[in-house]
Amino acid sequence: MNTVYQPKSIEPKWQKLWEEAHAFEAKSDFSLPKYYCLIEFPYPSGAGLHVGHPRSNTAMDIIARKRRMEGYNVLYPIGWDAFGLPTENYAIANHVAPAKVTRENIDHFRRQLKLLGFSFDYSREVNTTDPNYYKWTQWIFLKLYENGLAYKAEMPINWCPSCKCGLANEEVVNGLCERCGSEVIRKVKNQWMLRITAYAHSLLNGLDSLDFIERVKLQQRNWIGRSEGAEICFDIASTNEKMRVFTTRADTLFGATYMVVSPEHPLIGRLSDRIKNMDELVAYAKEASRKSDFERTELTKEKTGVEIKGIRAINPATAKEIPVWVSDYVLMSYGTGAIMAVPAHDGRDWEFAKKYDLPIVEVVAGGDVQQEAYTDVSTGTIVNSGFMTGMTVEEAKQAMLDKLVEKGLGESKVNYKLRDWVFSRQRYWGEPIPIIHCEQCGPVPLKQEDLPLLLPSVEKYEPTDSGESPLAAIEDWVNVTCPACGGPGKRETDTMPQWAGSSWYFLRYCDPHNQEQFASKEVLDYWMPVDWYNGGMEHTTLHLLYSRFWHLFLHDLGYVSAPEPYLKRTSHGMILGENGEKMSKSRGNVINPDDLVGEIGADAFRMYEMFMGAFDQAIPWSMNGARGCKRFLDRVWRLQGMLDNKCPTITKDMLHPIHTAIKKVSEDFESMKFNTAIAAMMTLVNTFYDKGSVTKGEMRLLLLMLSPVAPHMCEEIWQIQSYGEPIYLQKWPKHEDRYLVLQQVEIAVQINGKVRGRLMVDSSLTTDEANDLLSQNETVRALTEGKQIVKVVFVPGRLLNIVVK
RNA sequence: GCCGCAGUGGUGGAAUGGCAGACACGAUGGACUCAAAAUCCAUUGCCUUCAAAAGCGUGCUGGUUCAAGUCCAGUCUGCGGCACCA
Repeated sequence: MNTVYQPKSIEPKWQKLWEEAHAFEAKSDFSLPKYYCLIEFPYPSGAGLHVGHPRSNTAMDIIARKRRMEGYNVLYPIGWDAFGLPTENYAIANHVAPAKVTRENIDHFRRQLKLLGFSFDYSREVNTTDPNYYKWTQWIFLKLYENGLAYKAEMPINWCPSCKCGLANEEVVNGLCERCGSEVIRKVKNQWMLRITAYAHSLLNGLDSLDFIERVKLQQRNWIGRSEGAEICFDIASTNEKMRVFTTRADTLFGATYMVVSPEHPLIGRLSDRIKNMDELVAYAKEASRKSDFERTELTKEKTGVEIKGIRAINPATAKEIPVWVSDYVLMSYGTGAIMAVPAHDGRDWEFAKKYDLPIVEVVAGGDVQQEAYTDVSTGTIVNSGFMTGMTVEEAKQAMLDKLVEKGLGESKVNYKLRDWVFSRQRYWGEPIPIIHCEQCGPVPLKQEDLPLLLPSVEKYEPTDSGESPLAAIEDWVNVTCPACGGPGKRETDTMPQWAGSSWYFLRYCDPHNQEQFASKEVLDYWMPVDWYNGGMEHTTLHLLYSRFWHLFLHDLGYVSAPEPYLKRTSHGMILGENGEKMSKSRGNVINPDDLVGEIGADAFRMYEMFMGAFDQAIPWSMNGARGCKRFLDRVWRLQGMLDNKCPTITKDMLHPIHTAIKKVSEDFESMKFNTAIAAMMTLVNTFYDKGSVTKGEMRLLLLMLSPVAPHMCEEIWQIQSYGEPIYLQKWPKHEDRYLVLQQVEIAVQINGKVRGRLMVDSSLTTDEANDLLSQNETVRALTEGKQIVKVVFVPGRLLNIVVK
C-alpha cells in the first residue's frame, strides 16, 4: 500500500498511459454530440512556458475533461503560432536559422505542456510555419485579393524605426511599438492592406448574438466605433466646388461659424488658384506630416491651424459665408476629412475658436457658451435656429436631416473608427505574400497549384534600412516571369504579419492533415463553430477581431457554414509575481513551471492556478498558496487510510454534503468559478476527516469531481482502489435535488435586524408556524419580553426577524 | 477627457437583498518527537472586558428597506481600454 503521495512517479505514468491509449484524441464519428474547446495556441518563445499559459490551459482542460465525462466527442487541440519577431531577432543575434530555433522551441514547449497533463489532442498539432499550413494562409490571402479585400496602397503607416517594420494600428500602444517599446513614427509606404472596414457592420452586429463576456464585446464595439450622423454638403462661395462634412450634431448646423479641413484635404489642391496663402498651407501640411502619432497626441493641449485665405464656405442653414481653416486635429482618415465647426457645442471647436477669435453662436440653450462648450444633448433646447427653435436636440437632429434630404444637401450616414488592416511586414520570418509584380499586368496572384510559395533560405535575416524585407536581396527568388504574360516580374518581398496564421488555425484543427483543402466542408460542418474559446484580453482588438473577420469572409464565400467562429469567449486574468508586479526576467520574480512540477507536482500546480483567486482577475503568485494545494492533495491521498473499501454506498449523513458538493462543483466549473468549486471539495474532504471515515462510494464521487483538476492523482487512487476502467472513461456525477435539503436547519433570530439568537427548526417550517414560535418558543419569547411587536419577517431556512418598539 | 471594472481581516479571496469574512495562506499556542520536518488539535476582523456580555466593522457621505458588501444618488482612490473619430 502506497502511504505517501508521490506525484513524481504517478504523473509520468499516467501521461504515458493516456498517450498510449490515445485517450484524448477527438473521434471522427460525426454521429456523436461534439464539443470544441479552444485555447489560444502559444507562441513558442525561447523563454519557455510561463505560468500564465497553464491558467488558460487548465481551465479549458477542466471543461474538456468534464465534457468527455458528459458524453461529448471533444476536440481540445494544441498548436504553435510560430512566426514572429522574437524568433527572428534571436536568430539574428545568434546566427542560427529561424526555422531551427522554432523547431527547438516547439519541442521544449511541447515537453513542458506534456508535464502538466493537459488532455490535448496532440495528433492534430498545427504549426503556422509549416509550408503545409501556410500554403493555406497564402490561399486565403489570394481569396481576399480576388475579392477586392486585399489591396496595395501608398499610405502613411506606423513605422517602428527599431524593428524596421510597419505596424498595424492595433500594434501601437500609446504611440510606442508594442514589441520593442520604441517610438513609432509615420512613414509613407506602399503597403498591403486588408479591407476589414468592409466588415465593420458585420463585426459589430455579430457581437449581439454571441456569448462573449461583456468587456470583450464592449472593447470590440468601442474599437469598431460606430457613429451615426449626417453628411452635409457645403458650397464654396463663388465656385462650383462643394465640400462634404460628417457630423453627429446636425441639430447645431445654425451654429456652424467656420469649417476646418485636414492638411491633406484635396480641396486645397483643387482651389490652389484662388487661395492666397498657398505657401503657408503647404508648410503647415509638411510640418503636420512629419509629426509622429505620438507627437500629435502629445500636443493635444494646444491646437494649431491656418486660415485658408481666398475661399469661404456657405452655411446651408444660415446662408452666411464662413471662413475655412486647416488644422491637423481634423483627420483625413475619418469621415470626409473636413468638419463644420460649432464652437458653442463642441469642446475642440470651442478651444480652436477661442484661440483664433472665431465667432461662437449659441444654438442649444442650457449653458454659458462664452465660458465653455455646452455639449449636453439630453436637456438643452434649440435656440437661434429658425424653424428648429424650441425643439429638443433629438427632434432637431431629425428635423434638420429631413430638411437636408429634401433639399438634396445631405443624407444620414454611419461612420466607423475602424481602419483597414496594414498587412505588410518588412521582415523575413513570416508567410511570403504570393503576388508577383509585373510591369505589364500589375500585381498578379500566384496560381493555386504554385502554392505554397516557400520562404527561401537567406544568408542574412537583418532588416534593411531601406525599409525592404531581407527577401528583396535574393535576386534569383525575386526575379521571376509573370504568370499572366510571361514577361519579367518581381515577387512581393513583404511578408504577412504574425496575425495571419492565427486568423484561421481553429479551422485547420478540424482537418489538420488535409492536402486538398484548408479543411473539408463536411468536417467543418461537424466541428465548427468553436463552442468555448478562452484567451487573453490583450487579443480582443487584434487576433479575436481579425479571426472573426476572416471567418465572416470565408462564410461569405461558402467555405464555412456559420458566420461567426466562436460561440463563447471568456478571458483569464494575468498572474503577477509574488511582489504584485508583472512577472518578468528583469524583475526577477518569474516562477518556472518545471521547478514547480518538481516540487509539488503537476496536479497541485494545476489546482493552485485554479484556486488562487477569481479566474478573470489578475492575481499575485503565492508559493505558500501553491504548497497549500499540495497539502490538500496529500489529505485526499491519505483518505485511503480511512477508506471502507467494502461499502459501495453513501452513508446517510453524507448524502447532503456530497450532493451539495456535486451541484456546486458542476455549476462552478461551468461559470469558471474554479476557486469556489475547489473550496467546496476541500470542505467535503474536511467533512470526511471530521467523520473519521469514508466509504468507497463516497470516495468514488470525490475522485470523479476532482479528476478534471488533479487527473493524475485521481486516476492513481482509482486504480489502487480497483474502481475499474480509468476515470477519463467514467460518467460525470449528477446530484439529486432531494438530498440538497436538510431536515433541520439553524436559523438566525433577529430583533430589528440584529442577530440575537439561533434556533434549530424544521426546514419545512411555514410562515404561520414561524409566527407561532413567538409565543411558544422560549428563546424567542425571552428576546421579545416586554416589547411591542410591530412586524415579523420570516425567511424560510434563513432567519426570523422581529421588529419591535 | 470619454467608456468600463474594482475597493471586504495580516494575505489570496467567499457571500440568489437575509447570520459578513466560506475555503485557503500566514501567525500564535499545544500534542507527537531526543530534535526537526510532516501530521493532528485549538485560537485568529477590530475594540471594551478577569469573565459573561456588549459595541464597531465591506473606500467615503447620504438614501431606499423589517434587513444593504449587494439596490439608488453623490464622492474619493486604484486598474484597464479608447483618445483631436467631428
